[in-house]
Amino acid sequence: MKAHLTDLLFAAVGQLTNEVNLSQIVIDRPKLIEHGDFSTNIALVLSKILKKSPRDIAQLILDQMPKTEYFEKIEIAGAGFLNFFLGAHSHQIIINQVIEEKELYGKNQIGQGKKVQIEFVSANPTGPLHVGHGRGAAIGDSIARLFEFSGWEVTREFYYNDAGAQIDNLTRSVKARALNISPENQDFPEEGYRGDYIADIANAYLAKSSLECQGQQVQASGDIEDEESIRNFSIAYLRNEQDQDLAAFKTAFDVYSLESDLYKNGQVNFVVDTLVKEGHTYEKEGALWLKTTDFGDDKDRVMKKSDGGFTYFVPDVAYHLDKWTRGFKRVINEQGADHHSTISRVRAGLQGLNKDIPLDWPEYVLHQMITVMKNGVEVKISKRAGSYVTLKDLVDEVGCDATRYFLSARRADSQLIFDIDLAKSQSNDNPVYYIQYAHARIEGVLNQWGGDKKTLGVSKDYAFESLAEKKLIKRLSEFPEVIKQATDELAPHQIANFLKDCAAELHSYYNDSKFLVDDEVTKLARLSLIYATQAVIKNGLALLGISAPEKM
RNA sequence: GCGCCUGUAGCUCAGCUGGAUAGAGUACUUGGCUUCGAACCAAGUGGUCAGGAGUUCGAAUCUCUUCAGGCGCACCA
Repeated sequence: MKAHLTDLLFAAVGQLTNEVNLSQIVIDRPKLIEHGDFSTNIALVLSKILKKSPRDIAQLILDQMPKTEYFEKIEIAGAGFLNFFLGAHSHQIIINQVIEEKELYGKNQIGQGKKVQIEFVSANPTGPLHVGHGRGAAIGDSIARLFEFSGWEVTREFYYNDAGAQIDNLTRSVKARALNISPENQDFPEEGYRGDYIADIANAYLAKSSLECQGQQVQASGDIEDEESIRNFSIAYLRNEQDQDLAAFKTAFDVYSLESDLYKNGQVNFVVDTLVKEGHTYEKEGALWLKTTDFGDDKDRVMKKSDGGFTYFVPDVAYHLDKWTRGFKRVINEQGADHHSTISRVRAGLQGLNKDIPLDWPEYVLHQMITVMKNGVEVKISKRAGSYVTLKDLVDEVGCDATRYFLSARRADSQLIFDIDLAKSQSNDNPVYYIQYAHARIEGVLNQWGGDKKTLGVSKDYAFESLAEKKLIKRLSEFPEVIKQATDELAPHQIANFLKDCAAELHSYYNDSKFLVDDEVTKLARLSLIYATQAVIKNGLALLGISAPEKM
């Protein structure tokens, strides 16, 4: 319908001037229903070129527009806006299309089956997942769902830093606990992890527990001096726990990549050798440096420390070369904003490999930090001190649906405040229930009606009259556009906003109007409208990983 | 000091590829259930879009600048 309108406008404008191209014709969705279903400011844009007043130009365009049955009214408003109002014919088409397509409504094939890899969460296996990881999970998974909905072949991936210094630290911490050294004791590792979960791991280790991690059985030896065993068991224990937390958060991954594998497979060495060969390195003060300043960084970075170890970003580069080699022309990394300094380094490293990797590859979505409020005070998150708001706690206390909603309904850029007491105590006032209620409420009416949903549809003779109906229909028709924009901008919060507005209009319509009326045509038309609304809400919720209950 | 992000109603936040009277939730005030689900609806109160300058027919939106907050600027990850 929008494309149709674009054609009409293009035809009309083409009669007036050749100095405009199609891309300059912008068709908006007005916020106010009084301004129609579509509007364009093309007359204002043309006024300078044509040296006429915008309203005169609008009239000229109107005169040149081919006839169409889609709009019942086209008017010139304000400074020279052209407003288009959909008529009964369009209303029928929209609703019947939604009903016909159901769970497919809103989908598109922009991705054309191309591969995209989305990496998110990627927490280190040194502790339970916290609320920040939850935000990454909610946003990353929703972006993945959006891409799937837009016809991409999506790979969800989780990267484990299981080889660095923090793992040694984890091992020492667990060993200390196993030796019954408490965090308060001065013999406890200074930089050690002090959370209670460390003691849990130590106890499980001493009990010679066995656990499954990613399909592999890991057995604790129980030997306090066997640091290799402590290390393997601790990692497996925490990964296992993280996997469970993510499963409870309805977040699943296709691929888990391990930093340790990059060392084992020689990929890290390959990257270092290549960078040396390509001439982007130099030695200074016993260390090997990468000239990241050649690629836009503000200072050069050490790759290989004087003690022989690599700095953390080297395996990161190797990992991303691996992604590239696996054929992902599009890669999106969702991570906390505290890691944003890695962007320039990873990209610089990739450029240095001379593999024709685009400058802006990979793409990044960075979410800002979350401030957690509990009992009216801010909860400081410190892994080492063991002060925590875990994802598991949130899911247990607030629920998966509400937690996912809260964490993905805001722009990634915003430093959101998560008030646990509010989320818990006011769970009935929660926006997510408001949306789900609209879905369940519709189901209630349809059950009351008791007819066969397959027979629903708006007949050609029926014209919707009320403002509430027109608003709702306009909203439903916007869904595919919202999907495109949210996908394009990597911004799933737009879906949440859409759903809230859609639910509000449904509730408003519900109170405004009766559905189960005597007149059969009217009844079917109205039921069709809410049935279509239900489908859209369900599709939108699915994109956020939130359930659409039929009863609440 | 440098870089990135943010500043919109009492609070939490949308709106940011320039468009029409700046919106929602919450809080507060008032009204609506013998009637399809009141976890709902309707109406009202509430704004120097952090401050200033610029660009233009038009700026919350773009540019510059000041202020405030967050996060980064390691031979840590």
